[in-house]
Amino acid sequence: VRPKIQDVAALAKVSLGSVSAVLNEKTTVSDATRARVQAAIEKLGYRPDLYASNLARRRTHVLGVVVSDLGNPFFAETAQALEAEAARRGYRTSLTATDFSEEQHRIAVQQLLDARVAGIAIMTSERNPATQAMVLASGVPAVFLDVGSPAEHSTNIRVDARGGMRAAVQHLIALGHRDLLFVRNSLHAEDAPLFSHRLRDQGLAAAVRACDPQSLHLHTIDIAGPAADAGEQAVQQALGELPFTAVICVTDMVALGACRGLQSRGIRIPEDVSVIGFDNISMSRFFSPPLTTVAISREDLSRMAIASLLRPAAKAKAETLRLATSLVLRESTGKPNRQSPSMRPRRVKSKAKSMSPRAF
Amino acid sequence: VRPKIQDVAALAKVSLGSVSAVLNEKTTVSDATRARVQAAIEKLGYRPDLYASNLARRRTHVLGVVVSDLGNPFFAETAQALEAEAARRGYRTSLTATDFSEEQHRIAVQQLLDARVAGIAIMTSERNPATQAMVLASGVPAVFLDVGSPAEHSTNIRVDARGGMRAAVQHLIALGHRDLLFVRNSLHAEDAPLFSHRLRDQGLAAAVRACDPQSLHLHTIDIAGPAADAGEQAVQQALGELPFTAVICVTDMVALGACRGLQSRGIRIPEDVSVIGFDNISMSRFFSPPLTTVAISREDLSRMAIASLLRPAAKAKAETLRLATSLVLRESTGKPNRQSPSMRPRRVKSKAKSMSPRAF
DNA sequence: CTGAAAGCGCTTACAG
DNA sequence: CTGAAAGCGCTTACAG
Repeated sequence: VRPKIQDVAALAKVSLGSVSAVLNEKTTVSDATRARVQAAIEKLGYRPDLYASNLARRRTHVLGVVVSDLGNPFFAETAQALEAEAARRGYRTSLTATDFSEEQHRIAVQQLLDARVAGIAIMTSERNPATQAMVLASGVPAVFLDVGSPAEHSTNIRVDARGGMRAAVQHLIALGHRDLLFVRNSLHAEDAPLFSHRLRDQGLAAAVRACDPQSLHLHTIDIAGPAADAGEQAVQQALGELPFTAVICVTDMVALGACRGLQSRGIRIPEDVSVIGFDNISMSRFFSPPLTTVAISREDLSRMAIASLLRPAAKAKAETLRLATSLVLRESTGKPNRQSPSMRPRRVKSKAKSMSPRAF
Repeated sequence: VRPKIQDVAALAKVSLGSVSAVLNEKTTVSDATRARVQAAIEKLGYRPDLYASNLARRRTHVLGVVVSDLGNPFFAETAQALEAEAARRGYRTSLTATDFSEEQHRIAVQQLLDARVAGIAIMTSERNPATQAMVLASGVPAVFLDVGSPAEHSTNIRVDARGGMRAAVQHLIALGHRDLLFVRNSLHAEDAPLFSHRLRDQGLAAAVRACDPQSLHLHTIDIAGPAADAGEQAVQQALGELPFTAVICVTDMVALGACRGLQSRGIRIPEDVSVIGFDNISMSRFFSPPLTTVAISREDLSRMAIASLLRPAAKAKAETLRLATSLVLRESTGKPNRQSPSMRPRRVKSKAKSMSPRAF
């Protein structure tokens, strides 16, 4: 029932090849035949068969995008931005989430490769060497966010976590804070931190070293599980054990939970404790209070990513790009309150993982 | 370079047909040949060509999903749930967002149809008769969320907005509230409300009628723009104009903005004003305060949707399914405070769209 | 259970 | 610029 290219050719009284030429926007067709063909296409409601044309040619106009978790707005917003930027360049986007599963990660990449995507953007917070190798072996252009090493046909975008963390620490120091709590979260209790989180961790440590390692006290706590839950539990656990007047969170979602955990204990933000996030998810300015956070530009990110996937093969060198961060000041940070409940640990011994800045 | 089915056949010393049979899990192959074929596949790293096999056969194992806006966690979570449920049934999912654009909606559906999806789930809050017609004409099984009318091969899932709104209103009445503000939001100033929002609107009006139309005062305000921004502006605008002790929001995202708008004016939730949302996005329990909201089960939704897409063609009748809602009580609702600033409109004349319950 | 053959609907040289 | 032909890599009857 579905019309095929031959029906169009017959109706337009031209050859198959001519129809194909107008379909593929070749310049070798006369205006007259082009018009006739287009009229026929219109009339029949003809749509080219995706599978037939892709079988007959080499490559598609779709870009694969893989993220960790659509439930985290950071990834959803990143996927949106990539889709918009791809559309601007005439490409579609095919989106998959790994849900942090190695297996799903592999399947996702495998299927994108099977679909012969023109490029693939791996925007996960977890690193997966196996899929990375698959992608590189396939020769399909690839771009990674914080989780890749540059290689042929592949570029790695590195978030300037260090710069962002430095701005955060300087901001807190300027306000008068000296006792900082860093909250990160991992998937499961035994797991190493997610790769991109580790970079933020290291960035913060470096920032502390660079700023004022003598008088600054940095404690780190790592809780496993969903981000917001982890943030909530982290502060509640820290509350009895570690002294702090400011909390830096590895992501905004963790910060959301941390704020809740603090406030549910009657601790006011920022009067008693300051909180800083990382990612600048669009919702964060509606948090109570609006969240001070380290921003990553979705626009820059997607522009860099798509440009690198679409650059001519001749220029497809291994490359590492820096993605700038900036501190967005909102209302979750203020002067420290040394009388804050968070400054009175009940116990001396700490079960929380804790380290001095020098330990890095 | 890429091995093809003939290479596998040659290596395994069997015919093409046999390889195809084991690939497609036909039962007509002896264990011995199956084993040989699988070994050959393994050895060559053979992967069937997606385009060739789909060209040669009729239909794929992918289900199309279209949502309005990935930036709203409700849609992201729904997409996640659908993907998980589809995976359970051996299907993949192909996800697209319309960003509320009619054009993108059309393109999304067109492309899913071109990809010969086995079914298509339209989970948008906007209605699009054109794409609905396309889907129905294609004969591909379809399921709509609140935006469709049932038709052949198509089922419509209807959220029980009325039941949810009734529970919300009863809860507020029991607490002692009489002055309710309903906040909804539309895309642009001139637009009609989004279709699914209209249903919630009507559900609330019906609930008010059913409960206590005499003593209950319901005012509605509609602000255009992104959901959270709209919520924020709505309450700030209402504050001077309409008396209320409780706010019911058309979505959780609107509620997030509404809470912020209230709190930034020094109004406490729930001491001064109660707030109720709709959707129960996973984040809503981390709001400050945690949000009382009307929940829609993502699991029920995705189970119903996938089951209806995958039911045998013989049973593909027009159908409307009800999706239950439930009120989740958290900390954003409490007893009314008649001294609340929100009870003292400064002006008498209201510019906000406002109506008595009887007006419906 | 196997093997040879036709066909899925397009694209792409290639000779006119 | 056109038309006939080969080929993309699979699936599916069909005769053995």
